[in-house]
Amino acid sequence: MEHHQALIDHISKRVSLNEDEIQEFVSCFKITKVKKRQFIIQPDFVAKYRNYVIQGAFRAYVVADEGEEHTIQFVVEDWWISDYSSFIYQQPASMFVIALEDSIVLQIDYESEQKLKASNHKFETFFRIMAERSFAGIQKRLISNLTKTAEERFTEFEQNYPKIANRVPQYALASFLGMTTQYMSKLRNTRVHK
Amino acid sequence: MEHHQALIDHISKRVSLNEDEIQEFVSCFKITKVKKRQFIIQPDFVAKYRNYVIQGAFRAYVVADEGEEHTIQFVVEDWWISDYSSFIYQQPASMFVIALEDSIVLQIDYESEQKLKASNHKFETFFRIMAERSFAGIQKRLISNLTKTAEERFTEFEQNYPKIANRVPQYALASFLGMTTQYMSKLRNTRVHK
DNA sequence: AAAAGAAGTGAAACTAGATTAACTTTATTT
DNA sequence: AAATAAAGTTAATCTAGTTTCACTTCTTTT
Repeated sequence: MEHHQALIDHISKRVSLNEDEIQEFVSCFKITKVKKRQFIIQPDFVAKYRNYVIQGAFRAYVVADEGEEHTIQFVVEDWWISDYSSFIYQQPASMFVIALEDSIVLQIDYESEQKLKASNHKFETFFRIMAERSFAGIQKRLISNLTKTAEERFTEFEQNYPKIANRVPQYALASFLGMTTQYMSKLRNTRVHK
Repeated sequence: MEHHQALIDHISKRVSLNEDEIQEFVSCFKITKVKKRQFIIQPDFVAKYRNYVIQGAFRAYVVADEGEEHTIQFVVEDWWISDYSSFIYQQPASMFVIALEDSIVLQIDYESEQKLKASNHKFETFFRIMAERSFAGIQKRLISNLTKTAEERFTEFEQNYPKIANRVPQYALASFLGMTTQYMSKLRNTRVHK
């Protein structure tokens, strides 16, 4: 049960639950160890789980027509990862989600989550808050992509998420920020020397 | 009450409510007429309302450093509009939302929505479903921006949303798709003549 | 209905960022 | 500890899309 404490703290920050409710909630999750380079979501398979990261790091990405990878999301400890379109509609995924490090996640499957939400108003509230904030976050990123240059996006990411910038491979970060690795390398090095 | 029917149909498609619940829900909304070019959200003011469009069309946009407008969303009949980051966190908005036509909306204020969600599990479910689907939709757009050329985005928008493409000003559409009006004009005309 | 302003077009010049390719460094496998 | 593969760098060349600007058409105001 030790691994569940982080998840308990996580949900307790967003809704207030009593001891029984906490037990009901965490009992729906199963712990899974994931090795570096292992996929937890793949295109054409339905995303069965929503995953809460206890330890480690993941990367969600899509592969475009000519084979280029585009990173959609990075996730580290204390956040969630899935292919949400696939998960909420229970339709085949379009993303890969791969472990960037040996990791530990807590997984809840679709049916269990549906039951949780139906059984208790507070669980429904928790998932509503998550979805709302995820929307706000991704919209901020869309606006950044529409309004900023590659250099601005890179500089701001480094300032806002220095830990993640140093933890993930550069090709993954470049594709997250919408540029090539070569260009990002150039940005990094022209900046450093001046 | 005639204007409320569209909203009743809208929510009834997503959760099943009895007559009393329907009344409770719609009674939280007030009808507002909005003239073309009128703003319903402005930067630095907190977005007080979530707006359901009965009639008309709106455009949400941000203004970047050098004054360029970037369209974040178009909304027509039977959908919702606000600055959601501002609305959910009740913090100052960063967007403008302007009426593209004379319009009619149903508005719910933040406190009423909070009370609705707290009072009835089904209302909470409705807003959770909305947030989840909005997330899936905006993520699809982010992926499209990362993976497609300007020409592909333009062509696909015209195919997927022909009504909207013909209803909104071209400068607004170009800025939604992340290109200049001049370039969109070129795309349109090179395509037509071949 | 004339005047003024806003939206849209077309074309030339320009540039941010991509592509290609050769090389170096760092990780992984045997 | 070699061998191999993967990740990152540097630089030259290229191009999708921007910028600037002059012109036209459509819309709003008087």
